[in-house]
Amino acid sequence: MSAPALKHDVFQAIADPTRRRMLTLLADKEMPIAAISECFPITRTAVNKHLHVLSDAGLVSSKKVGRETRYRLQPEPLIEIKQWLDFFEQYWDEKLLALKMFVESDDA
Amino acid sequence: MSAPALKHDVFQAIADPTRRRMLTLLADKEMPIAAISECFPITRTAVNKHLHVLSDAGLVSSKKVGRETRYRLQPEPLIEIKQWLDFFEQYWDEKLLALKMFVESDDA
DNA sequence: TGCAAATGACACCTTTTGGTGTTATTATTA
DNA sequence: TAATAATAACACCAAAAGGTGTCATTTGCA
Repeated sequence: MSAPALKHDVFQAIADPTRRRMLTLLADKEMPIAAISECFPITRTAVNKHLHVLSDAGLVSSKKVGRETRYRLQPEPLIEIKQWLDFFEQYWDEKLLALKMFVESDDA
Repeated sequence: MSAPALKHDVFQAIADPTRRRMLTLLADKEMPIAAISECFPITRTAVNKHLHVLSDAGLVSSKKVGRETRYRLQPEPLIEIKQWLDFFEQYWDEKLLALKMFVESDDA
């Protein structure tokens, strides 16, 4: 009842690196499938499937505009992951976190 | 070079609900496979496979003690997920986050 | 009206995943 | 030392995941 019982799990939706790239791509702009497909070395059909997985998880919304379907990020379901992560935060060392962030900031 | 090139991705490792439960189980205690298996309705072989996936992702460490192998949480790789999530945090509404946390706090 | 663009809907294929059972291997302990 | 407990290592299987290509449908426009 309280949970919408989505077909695809959020954790599973972000497991695929292609889908993660799609989310960053759609973070600040609305895009139709054709434009999204140009950013990936796979067919439009495959892109469409990934978008459906993301949509089932509630991570993107689609809107029909004329003959194209525009997708955009719907970040709210990511809260579930954040909450799950919060539980584990007490177990890692804060100093290690600071170190790791420092290390990764200079090879980006 | 900088990345250890782990066989299994952290995002993919936490995609499976059984593996997520294993992580919470191993969060505050070290456990051998037999004890872990008792918490799940699957065979020891299957449990072992899940533990290997987690181990490949760096999320658990194993230590041989006599004839048993004890596993324990290694939370550091979760930092990668936290960092990925941090990027999206700017896109969700803070009020919505507060609401969602309030709602979920009373049906737990 | 009629053609082209954009996407939806299938059918199909291969690899991975999550599971099983069986058979070693190693370590305790009676 | 022999029996047993704990797990590692296979071989195997069904279903799902990620991909392909083809065809149908809908919309924009010359």
